Amino acid sequence: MADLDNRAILHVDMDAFFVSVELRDRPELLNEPVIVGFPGGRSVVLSASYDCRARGVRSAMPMSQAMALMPQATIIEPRHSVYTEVSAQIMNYFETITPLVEQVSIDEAFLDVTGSMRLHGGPVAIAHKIRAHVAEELHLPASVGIARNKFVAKLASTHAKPDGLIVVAPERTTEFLHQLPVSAMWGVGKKTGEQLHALGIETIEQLATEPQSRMIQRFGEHGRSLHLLAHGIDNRQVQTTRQEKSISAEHTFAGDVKDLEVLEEELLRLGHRLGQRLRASGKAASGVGLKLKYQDFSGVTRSRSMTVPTDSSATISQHAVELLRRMTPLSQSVRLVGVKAERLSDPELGIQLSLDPVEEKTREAERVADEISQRFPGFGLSPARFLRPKEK
DNA sequence: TCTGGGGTCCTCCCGCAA
DNA sequence: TCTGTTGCGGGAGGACCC
Repeated sequence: MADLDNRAILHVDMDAFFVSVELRDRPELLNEPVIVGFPGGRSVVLSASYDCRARGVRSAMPMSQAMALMPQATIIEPRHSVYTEVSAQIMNYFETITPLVEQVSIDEAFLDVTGSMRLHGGPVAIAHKIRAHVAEELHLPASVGIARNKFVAKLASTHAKPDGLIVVAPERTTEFLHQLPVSAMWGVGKKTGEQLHALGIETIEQLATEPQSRMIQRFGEHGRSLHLLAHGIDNRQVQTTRQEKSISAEHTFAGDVKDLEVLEEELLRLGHRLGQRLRASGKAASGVGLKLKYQDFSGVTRSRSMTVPTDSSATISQHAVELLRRMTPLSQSVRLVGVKAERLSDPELGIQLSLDPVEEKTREAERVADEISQRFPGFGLSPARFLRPKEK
């Protein structure tokens, strides 16, 4: 194949990842319509088999709607720990091909194979090899896009689905891009799509022929980058490491809640989960954020900084509860609460945690509880308040 | 139809300090 | 001392992604 302008980027995307893992483990459901997600309540579709998609079922669609569209579908509850494990196996395999692997999400990654070709063959040979390995060893389908940059490779893999491979050679980039709608671009979601539509721009070709100044005037820096992408220009490198900037946990109630006690209890639970994750990853947070989504779907966020970074569940929960109390009385019932730990740092690299003896004791107790949870899964310790019946 | 959960990045606004 | 400007950081919200 043609030299990809000195760079060869692969975008590997697993097809209907959660569904594919479930079908692999439950072959009796092969050729049956399958949806992964929690049935009923206020949950949404996490992943749907291609026959469901053909009938209009989409990710993030309310489960009730999906079940109305596809009543005969088998609903499978997600097993995130299994998906995470399979994902790690896939990513580890990618690293045997090239050290330049950027994991974008649980089921997709960019690989810069520019320097791997002498060992593994050209990009197309490498893509075949990857697809064959994933199919034979893990029994999962994957689609691959090959191009000279990340943007075009990503669009190519989307186009290759399901279970396909598309190469976009540099001289074919314009032709490939121009056939696509602007909504196919990364960075063009509902809002930007509507604004582009209002300007009469429906395709990437139309966007490319607009004066860049008009895009900058309308969308700022975002407009500049969209215009460059429409011309197939994307100089972003494959990033092998990424620093986590925040972690969050949220919960949507089965029914809307106005009882402050119930809300605070949920904040304790979420803070507990966040603290566990922080301690497990050896991180501490310098900021805590609270998020509320009201009955009418409007949302508010509040946040505060802490002078001393913390990884304590109790401290995080306490800040979240205080932020909530500052917002009372609440204007309406609450649908969702979330807690975020932000501005993460690495205390082992010299960030000083609190020296307050009370907080130090609490942290020590939390560490012991973490150890017990690890050694005896299912018998982990948690604050006594969690033992009370949960909200309905 | 009735909308999850977990992230990132960007923009705007405001208060503060120089 | 007062006013205006500028830069910065924090807080809030929005858009986007899977």
